[in-house]
Amino acid sequence: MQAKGKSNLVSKSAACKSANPTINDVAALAGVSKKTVSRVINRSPLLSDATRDKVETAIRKIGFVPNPQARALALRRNFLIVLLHDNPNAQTVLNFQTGVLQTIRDSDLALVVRPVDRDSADMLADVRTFLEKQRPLGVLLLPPISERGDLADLCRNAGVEYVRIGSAMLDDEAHCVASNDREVVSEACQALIERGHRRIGFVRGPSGFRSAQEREDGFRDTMAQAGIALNEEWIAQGNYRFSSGLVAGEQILKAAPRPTAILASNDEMAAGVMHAAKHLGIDVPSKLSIVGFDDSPTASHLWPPLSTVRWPIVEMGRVAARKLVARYLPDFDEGAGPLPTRLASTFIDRASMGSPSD
Amino acid sequence: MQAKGKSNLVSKSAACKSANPTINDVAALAGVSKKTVSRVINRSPLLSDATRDKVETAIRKIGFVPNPQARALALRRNFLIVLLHDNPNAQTVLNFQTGVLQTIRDSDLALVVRPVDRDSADMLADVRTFLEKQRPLGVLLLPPISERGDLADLCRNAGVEYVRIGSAMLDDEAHCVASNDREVVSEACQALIERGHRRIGFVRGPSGFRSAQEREDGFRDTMAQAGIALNEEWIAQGNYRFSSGLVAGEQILKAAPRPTAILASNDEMAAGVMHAAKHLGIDVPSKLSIVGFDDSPTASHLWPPLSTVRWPIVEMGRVAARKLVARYLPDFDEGAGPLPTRLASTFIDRASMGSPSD
DNA sequence: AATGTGCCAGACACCGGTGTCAGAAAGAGC
DNA sequence: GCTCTTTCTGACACCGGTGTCTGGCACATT
Repeated sequence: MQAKGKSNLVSKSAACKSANPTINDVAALAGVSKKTVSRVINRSPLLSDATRDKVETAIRKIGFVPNPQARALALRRNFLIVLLHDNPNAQTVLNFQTGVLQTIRDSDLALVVRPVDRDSADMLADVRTFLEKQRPLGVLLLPPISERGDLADLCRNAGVEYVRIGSAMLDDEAHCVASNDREVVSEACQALIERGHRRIGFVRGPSGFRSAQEREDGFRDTMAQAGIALNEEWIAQGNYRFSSGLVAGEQILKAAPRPTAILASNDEMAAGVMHAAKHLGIDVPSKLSIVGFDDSPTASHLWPPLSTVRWPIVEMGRVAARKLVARYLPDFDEGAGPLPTRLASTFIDRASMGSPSD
Repeated sequence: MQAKGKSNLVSKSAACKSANPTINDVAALAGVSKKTVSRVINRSPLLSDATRDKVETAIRKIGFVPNPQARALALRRNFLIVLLHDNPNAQTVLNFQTGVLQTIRDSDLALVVRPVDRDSADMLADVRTFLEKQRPLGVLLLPPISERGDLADLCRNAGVEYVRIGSAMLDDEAHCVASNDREVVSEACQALIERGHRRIGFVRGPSGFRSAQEREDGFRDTMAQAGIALNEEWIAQGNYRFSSGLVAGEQILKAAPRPTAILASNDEMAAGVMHAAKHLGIDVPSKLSIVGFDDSPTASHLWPPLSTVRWPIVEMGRVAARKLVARYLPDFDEGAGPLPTRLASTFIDRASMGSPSD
């Protein structure tokens, strides 16, 4: 069963422990062809157990690791996961990365982070070029750009798998991981109502954002269900930034009567509202309760610490990466459990919420 | 001057507009060999202008873009920049990425972000494996891991270029981009002294960190030069986290007499000190001035807004990337100016700093 | 005119894997 | 024992670039 006839069993074999071992070294050592080694690496089912063992032993012995560049060239596909994001808060991006990396830790995959500019006219062209050049396994889309259907279409057309992360179901189960913003805002709003608040204000996020819409819907629905009338004077729009929260807060708080509680669509704007209250000499939480959304680091650093909502973002990163990879490497998960699509956020009740004093 | 004899000028030429054009398509169109096209791509100096023009026209005409995977295989080098970081604050990482991406925007380079676990026993092995597999052009090391000499050695040995970012010169000019923590802390300290503060406390960063050392040195030097005695009761150690700042603040503020100002080595700890002051009913800034470091988003959201120090982190990302790339692509910069090694931070005087009241 | 020199461009192998297809080995049916 | 399958394995070309080396041509030298 020796190598017979003219085989391409390679010559290079000569004790090359030093440099990176190649598939040829393994083939020579195991006495098989490189194609057979390739089959072992790729878990081909058409292999006899004896051959597989022989090759696996050889692989372990010389510590062979397939060259990703060669694989990428031959397969026309890089073992890369791209994280596309546009300017959500930094901690969210980083935590999401953490989750993704936990999933791919022991695989051959690498994570590429790619910020994009939502406002740029040729954002789509940029992304297309990038995907065509890098040919990644798939992309992960973080909000807010995950909401853009054209990006998802682009991925599909480019033959790149994708998973969209968002405040609500943005796509079918296989292509998204969603939170339950509406429900959890509702929970926060109910908590305010239970403490006796009736005059409740709201700072909306920018229009056109699904997250903003979901959160506002959660607020409006809950108020309606509780039979509490809304006062549009207590509702203002922001753009998710601190400064817009400041402006919105000042505007809402000069209403008469003013609300006893304000829900903001994210923490930055909640911090802005808090500043507005300080400027106006309104004490938080005795005269005004404030609730944010995101559980950014800022939330716990504020005084009083901000009640807010925490997305299970690390977990979302883990799940999103698993969804992506599972499509290529069916046995990747090894019974790591089901792949949920909805991951519930949690309302964190800190000190910025109190009972109305009047 | 037609192709003569048996050339490898390819057959595939037939109107393949649709798929990605290859170097062979360009060669066929321009009537040259693929090697000549390769020379044009790589700006080889041994080309006649006529040939170059011909090929460049062909490249533009069919929109040819070299396949990065094939290049990586042939060159044994990926056109990748890796950002290695370990858990500094999220905004810093993100801003740094922004800078790097500004530099490489129009190049073939891609940015890979790789968080590492400083505390893991096999962190070095992990990084080595990663570098050997990905074969990046170079790595960028963000603090605090940029301070580790063994990581820099590893890069050198793996034949991967590196640039270390830090609070002070960590390496020779070509291999680092540094801030001037010592000087700018000194500036902040002097500002406190000028406002009349004499009882000044300090929250140190964790020992073993160069940044922590630099900042403390800046504080101690300035106090010494001003001839103000230090009270070790007003100096506490933290670990750069909010909770440690809280503990440090409580400890320092129960001293009698207590300081009228406290410098903290970063914003998170400064926020902790501020919370401690609130708990103890000490007003900021009238009874206590607080200065942080980092200009994290939190700093401006606190009440009162925190005086702090801003690293020119985006600029540092730009410069670091340029330093890395310049070593491979000498004409990359195209007269973009000198490559500084020291980038000065700026002291931002916000509302958390006042004059002592007693 | 014959030779020397320098500059350009092409043929060819190679980087390290994978797809295809043909063919060998092993078991089934007669 | 001899075909017919079925199962496994190997030769070879290929992915799309790059390094090396050789050779053609123009021009200068004798």
